Amino acid sequence: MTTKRTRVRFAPSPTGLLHVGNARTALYNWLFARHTGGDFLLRIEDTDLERSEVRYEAQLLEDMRWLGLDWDEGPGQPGEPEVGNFGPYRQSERLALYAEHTERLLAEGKAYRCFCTTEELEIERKQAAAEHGSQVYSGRCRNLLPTEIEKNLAEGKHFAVRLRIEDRPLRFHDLVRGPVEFAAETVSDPVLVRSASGVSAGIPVYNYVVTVDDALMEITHVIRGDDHLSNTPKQVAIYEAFDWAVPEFAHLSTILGADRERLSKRHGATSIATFREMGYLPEALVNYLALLGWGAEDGKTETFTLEELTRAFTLERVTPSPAIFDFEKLNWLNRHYLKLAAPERVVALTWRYFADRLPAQDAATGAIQDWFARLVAVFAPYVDCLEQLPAKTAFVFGFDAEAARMSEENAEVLAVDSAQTVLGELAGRVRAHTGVVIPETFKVWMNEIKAASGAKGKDLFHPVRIALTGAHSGPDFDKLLPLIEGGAVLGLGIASVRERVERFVGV
RNA sequence: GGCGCUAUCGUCUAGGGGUUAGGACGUGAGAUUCUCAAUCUUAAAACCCGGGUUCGAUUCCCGGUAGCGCUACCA
Repeated sequence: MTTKRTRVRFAPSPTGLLHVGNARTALYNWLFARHTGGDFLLRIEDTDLERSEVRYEAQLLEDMRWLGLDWDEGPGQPGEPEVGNFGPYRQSERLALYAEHTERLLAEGKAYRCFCTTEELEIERKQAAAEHGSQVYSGRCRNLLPTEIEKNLAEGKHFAVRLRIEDRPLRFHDLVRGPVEFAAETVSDPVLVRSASGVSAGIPVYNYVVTVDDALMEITHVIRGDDHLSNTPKQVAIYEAFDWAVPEFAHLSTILGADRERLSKRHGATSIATFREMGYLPEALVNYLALLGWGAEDGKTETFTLEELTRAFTLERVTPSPAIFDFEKLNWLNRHYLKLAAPERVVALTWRYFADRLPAQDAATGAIQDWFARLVAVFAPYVDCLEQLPAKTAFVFGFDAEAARMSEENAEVLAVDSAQTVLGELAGRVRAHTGVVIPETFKVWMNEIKAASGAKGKDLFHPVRIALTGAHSGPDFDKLLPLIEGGAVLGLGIASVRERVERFVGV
């Protein structure tokens, strides 16, 4: 038995930035295609002429590439030709195709012209609501006589095209939810093509074009958000009207914010572009999104490369229930991948956050590059995403002795009896020392200071740490000293150990 | 209002007619460290409610409740 090659599509509207919810849909489509050895197509749904923008389409393609989701068919970069034999892949370029199909439906009596005005329909709707019934079209224009139609057309009346729904249940199969059935009367005759009033005159509606496109592009599995679940019976009716095979569906649950409301901008970062700007790694985002609504067969594995996901992913294991986006878990995965990432890559990604501290990476001296690489290596384990690095390392670049003294937390440490002795001993050694302070020297000092002051442990180290960094927590001195002393000679305005101690202890 | 979808720790999930209901994030404790982060160990933490089927339901069925979606000549 031969099975048909699977073909799936991701069909976003270029009306804004790629949102994590849509990115997950794209990912699941891609994984399914790659897992089954099928085709992954990208189709741009730009029939909303007022909101669609070219820059969003370009951004979209870029975000997809960044995530590592390549497509077999779809638009190329602006100015470049599209790839695939089922195009065009922008709906705005397919209008003639839809018109042909509408003619066919009309000719076969599967669709009909509806001359009802918006006002008339509004009245019907209100009445239905008052009677607690479902708000469906009455079917008033369903059976107009040919003479009436002629008359209306002759009078120049505007009309919409409606699909004639047969009176039988509309059924389809959903890989995530099982069989789904809708009664015909809950669907009513849907509009396929808008009437000639307004800007969208004669433009076919979404549910219609999406079905025509999916059928013509021979899509075998429609994987999309579950906000389309209630639209599906209408689409099934369209497939049936054309006598087309109804594809398999897989409706993915909604991604919610912590308040159980649909995830939106007010929950914080939600677009792929924003996460990238914040310094999240694509592999972390991909891994997290994969886990949001899908689980490995062993129920335990949490980290996956794209290749591993491709092997493991099946739609049968996708969860039907809505999922709350958990930034903490994303952070954990990002920290995980930050540790695995090649150091040079992390450095290159981090450089942009230090634009006001450092020269551009390609303009920086080798010494600065080396030093910055060490800085990143030391501090990367402290952050959720790269964007947090400047704040974490701020004390290296600008040491504020005044703030260090005034801080409440520090005051507590400095108020301990031995603290001033410790600082005095430290200052004496620093002043007497010439050249760079290396960790070995520092270690000797600390032992001497320990003996001289009687302070040990926190009482010994905390005051010193404050004098050097302004805080009583941070990386090991072994790592910190080379960073400070190494940074001080780079002409970046970084204070040396000596300058720090002088500033902190002096007057 | 109508229709549909969903319901296991705080969160993401595994599981499934009899289980000590498993894993991960987060949280608490401990180890390590001068400290913080990291790391390791460890603890607490869940089957929405009510009926039915059954010797036995968290699991299957029905109802309720709640959340979400659709209910447009938006996509």
